[in-house]
Amino acid sequence: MPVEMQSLIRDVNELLVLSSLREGPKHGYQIALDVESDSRGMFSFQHGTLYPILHRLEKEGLLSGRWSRGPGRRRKEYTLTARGRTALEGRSRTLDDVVSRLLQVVRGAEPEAS
Amino acid sequence: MPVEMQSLIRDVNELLVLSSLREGPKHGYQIALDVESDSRGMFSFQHGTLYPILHRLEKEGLLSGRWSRGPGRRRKEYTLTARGRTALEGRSRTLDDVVSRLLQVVRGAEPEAS
DNA sequence: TCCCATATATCGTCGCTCTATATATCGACG
DNA sequence: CGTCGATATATAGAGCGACGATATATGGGA
Repeated sequence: MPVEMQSLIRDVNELLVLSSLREGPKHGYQIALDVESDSRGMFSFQHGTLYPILHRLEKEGLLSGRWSRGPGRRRKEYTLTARGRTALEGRSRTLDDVVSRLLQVVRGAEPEAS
Repeated sequence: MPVEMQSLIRDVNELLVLSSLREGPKHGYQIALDVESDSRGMFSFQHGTLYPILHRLEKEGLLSGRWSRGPGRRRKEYTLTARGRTALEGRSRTLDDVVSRLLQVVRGAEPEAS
């Protein structure tokens, strides 16, 4: 229930990656481009931030990555696993809760009922 | 326009303090208690987090703090300055923007118009 | 009187983002 | 052909900021 601020950003970043992959398999660089354009430049991944996240999520089994063998530039294609899809939904709901609670507190509104 | 994740949490924490003081002057410990209860335990300040923020905001002129002289336990009462009130409103709006954009991206919704 | 809650303060650690750097390949342009 | 910029991944190191631990002090209740 309590939110730790230190891991909040981490969670948001992971969510950004996870939700970007909902559209279909992508490689890292493409994720960075898409998140940047989807958010109209509000959010953007530095390479040093993105790739460690990708490795982490793969290690946790939320993504599966495989190197594209075909001709052309070498890239690693990431796909949402079943667990990843479940995590995406769960975390997305969690974010909704956290954000709505945050806005309530910041606005100083009395919470009606929840 | 672009949001730096590293300072997002910092901004959120400062906003939490600022908005808590909108209710009236408070001392640090009271702010911690209020934020915790207002958010129903979702957000809470550790002492090592709160006091540096208070000092920072005071240094920036968004808060003014003065030691209560009266009898009783020594405490430092913080009050929102005019600049602090302005900052609170501005930052609050900024948070709204960031949050709504974030939810849009995470939900994968096409932005209608903005 | 002893302990707990109140109250403020600071230092050190740790986690995480971000910058910088390294490596490599493809396409375009001259 | 040769160079340059975009594509593409990777990692080490810097630096920022939250968090835990610790210190100090006092008021009130058992």
